[in-house]
Order: sequence, then C-alpha cells, then structure tokens
Amino acid sequence: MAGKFEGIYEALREDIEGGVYPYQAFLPSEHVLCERFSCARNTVRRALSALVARGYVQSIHGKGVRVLYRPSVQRSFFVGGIETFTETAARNHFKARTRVVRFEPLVADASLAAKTGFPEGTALMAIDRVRLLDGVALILDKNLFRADIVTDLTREIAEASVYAYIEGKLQLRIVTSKRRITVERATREDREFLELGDYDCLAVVTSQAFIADGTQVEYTISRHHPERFAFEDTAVRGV
Amino acid sequence: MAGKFEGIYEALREDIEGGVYPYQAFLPSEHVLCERFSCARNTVRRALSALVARGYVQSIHGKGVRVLYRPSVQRSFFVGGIETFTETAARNHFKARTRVVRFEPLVADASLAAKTGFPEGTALMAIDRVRLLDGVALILDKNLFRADIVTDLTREIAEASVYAYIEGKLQLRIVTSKRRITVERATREDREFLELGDYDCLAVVTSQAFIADGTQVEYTISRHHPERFAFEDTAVRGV
DNA sequence: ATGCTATACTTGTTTAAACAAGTCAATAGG
DNA sequence: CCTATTGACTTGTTTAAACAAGTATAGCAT
Repeated sequence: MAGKFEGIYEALREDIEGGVYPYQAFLPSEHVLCERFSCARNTVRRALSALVARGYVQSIHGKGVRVLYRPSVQRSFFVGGIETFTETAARNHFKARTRVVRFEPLVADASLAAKTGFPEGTALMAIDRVRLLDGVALILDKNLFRADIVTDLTREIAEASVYAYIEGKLQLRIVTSKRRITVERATREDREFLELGDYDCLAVVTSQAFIADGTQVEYTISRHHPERFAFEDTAVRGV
Repeated sequence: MAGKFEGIYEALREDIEGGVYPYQAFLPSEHVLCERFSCARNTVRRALSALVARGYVQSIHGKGVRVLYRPSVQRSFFVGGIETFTETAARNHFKARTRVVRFEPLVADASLAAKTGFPEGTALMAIDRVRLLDGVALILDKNLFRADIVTDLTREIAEASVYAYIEGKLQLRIVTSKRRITVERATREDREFLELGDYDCLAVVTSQAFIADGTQVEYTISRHHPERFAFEDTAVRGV
C-alpha cells in the first residue's frame, strides 16, 4: 500500500535528521541512490522531490542535491503539516489534556455554509475544546464536524482524539487540509478559557479538512496562546 | 526553459479560478487532458500534482480529480508562496511605498550566525524598511543580505525592490524559502515605525532564502500589523 | 600562465508502457 | 427483487529510455 518511494523518503529523511548528511552537504547522486535502493531513477526522484518540498534539501541543476535542514530551536508548541493536537503534544514530550466545553448538534444555515464551506443544511456537530499542555490552557479549538460522516461522536471521543476516531474506527483518511493563519484580538470567551495574562491577541488557525473522496468533514477555528505558537513552512519555486 | 507541464498547470489553474470547473466539480480525466494538451500522461499528472499541492484540487483514486478551490475573501495583505512585497501589493491593487530606516554593512558573529544560518564571518548588509500600503505603515522588514552575493546594494534599490534587483540585475534565482510564523509582543521600535493603535502584538514572519546553488542569501524578520496579516496554506498527506 | 574544448559527471523534462487498485454501472444469475 | 460479477472506466506506482542542460575538471593549444 505504502509506495516504495515513501520508504526511500523516510530513509533519507532519517539520515539527514541524524546528521549523516549535515547542513550544506551533498546527498549521493541519483544514480548511486538508485543502486542503494535498487529502484528506477524516477522513484528516487520522487522521494527527493518530497524532501525538497519539505525543505530538507535543495537540488542544484548539474551539481547535486544539497542539504538545507538544520535542527531548529522549537517553541513549546509547534504546528506543521497535517498533525493532530495529540500527535504534536506527544512529539514535543508534553502531557496533553482536553476539556470539552461545548458539545451540541447543529445544522448549517446559509451564512454558516458560506463561512465554513459545508453545503447548506448539512447536519453538524459543534465541539469546543480547551487544550491543556502540562496543565496550562493554551488552545481553544472550535470544531465543526459533518455529522453524517463523522457519526456517533461522544464527549468521551472528543476528550480523547476525534482524529484517532475518524481514522481508526471510521476508517476515513483525511487527505487535504487548508489552513489560514491570522492574528486576532482576544474575545471574552478566549479570556474565559485561556490563561492569556496581559496579551490581547491570539494566533488563529482556521482550517478545513477533506477526506479521500473530496468531501469536507471538518471546519475548525483553533485559537492559540501567542507565546506557544509557531508555524513553519517551506516554499519552493517551480512546484 | 519553462516546462510543458507549467503551461498545463497554468491553463487548468485559470480554468478553475475562472469558474470553468467550479467547487466540487470534476476535472476531465487524465486521458482526456492528455489529448487536449497532446502530451503524455505523466506530464498531465505532474501539472495535476502541482494543483493538488496548492490546494486547488484533490484527486480521488478511481473517481477523478475534484475541485477544492473557492474564491476566498482576502484580508488586505496576503502572504503566500514565494512572493515579494511589491508583487503582493500589486496583486491586491495597493499602492506600495517603502521607507528605508537602516542601511549598513555588518559581519556575522557567532551568535548572529547561529540565529540566521549564515556562516560566521559572512559579510552582510543590514536593511530595515517600513512598508506602507496606501499610506499606512503596515510592515517592518528587517533584512540581512549576503553582501558578497547580493553586491552593490544601494538605498535606492532598497527603496524599490531588492528582489527585482537580485533576480533582474544579478540574475540570481531564489528557489527555496523557509518561513516561520509567530506572534510576538510589540517592541518600542515596532511602535515607532508602525501604526499599531492599541494592539500590543504583531505577526512575525522569519524567513531564509536560498538561491539555485543552495547558498543562503537572505535572512528576514518581517513584522506585520496584525489586522493586515493572513497566511494561507494547504497540506496534503502523502507528498 | 591563459583560455578553450572535450568529456564525464550531475539534475531536469518528457515520453511510453505495464500493472495495481478503486469506482461505478450494466448485466447475468439466483 | 436482490445479489454477485463482469467490464470499462478512473487514479496510483514503478520501470525504462532518451534527450536537454548545467557543472567541473583534465588536458590541449595558444
């Protein structure tokens, strides 16, 4: 199921993160990598282009593929790629806890449909959750899930991980995720649930998630404590 | 020079943005697109995967390629992809102006090297600029350029567009750009140059730019007025 | 020493083909 | 009427080959 190129990608990624190929070094040539992984050049190139897209390396016409990766000093909470709160927390060695502060069904009217991207009349489940890391309230997640697809949601699932439920029990795979990052002023609700201190702004991530057949299953507004928010991204010109 | 797949990508992108293939519609099958553009399937697939990576469409195994794009209500200033301040301003129909508030050579010491990614001892040019859109000061850009590559910089170039200078006069092509978005408290300097009103936070974009041979030529801290900042992104699982 | 060229590398683009695997509707069999 | 199967579509993965184009070096001619 997982393609061969994914294995090559993982092997090279681990080599790079492990320092086998340090910053500014060149990877072995495509030809050599073909032999190492015994595959066609296109397959190696596909793995390489995945590394390029994620900012690990940059390929230089006529010369080779150079490493751009350097281990980064991470802030406490780090958002990147498609990853769930639980996964991110685990990767950063934090103890995550979730408090469900709203849990009710809802039907998308015209204005909500325009805002969220769900078709008008869609049955939704509205879940608001406060995310705590090491006991500190850092994120207020306001989710809308499509109730006819993400069925039988309970408060217990919301407290654990809805993502795990979607991809595990329901066997759905979230493939595409569109995000928008803005900075917004703190509302009374933000102050009620998050420990903002004297900050008057938050980092807000608005996102839509789509499953493999292209239907949107989630719309989320994620309101982050500014001190614990960082988003990393690599842009490459020409795909 | 520009690959054939880029032309196909542009044609499809324009069709999608122009509403020929609206939200949730399916594109013609790869086979049909091959005939329309008279090329091999791989070439069509490459164009499609570029559309997927940018969130225009999502491909569904066994069914087809479905449009995810919907015209978005944009905030006044929008950062996405690799794009210069000047380009972005033009795309959003704003009159851009730049005020240079600092312009001096600098050599990277150990701590600056660690922070910026330049090798220690690199000769740099430090340029701080205030970006005004329609007369309103919105962004404070603090750039460091590698002086031995981005040569002969002048205040005049800094006031116009350093990017245009780099890619035009110097014939260098910026290929990769790594960015990090955070929210930070406003400093006295921010208040001095930007019209922040009673906001006490800014959106901060820290970025490194690399040219085609893999050397880093730029380190930038871009401090944005929170009301005029938005960043959009599409993440796709599996490349 | 200088400068040119041939050459052997590198990555970039495109074509072609074969097979795997998911979707869907028509159809045959119960 | 319902179910199972077939077949024709779709996208997904991999291999193979040819050529274009950038880079660097060895070596030759000036």
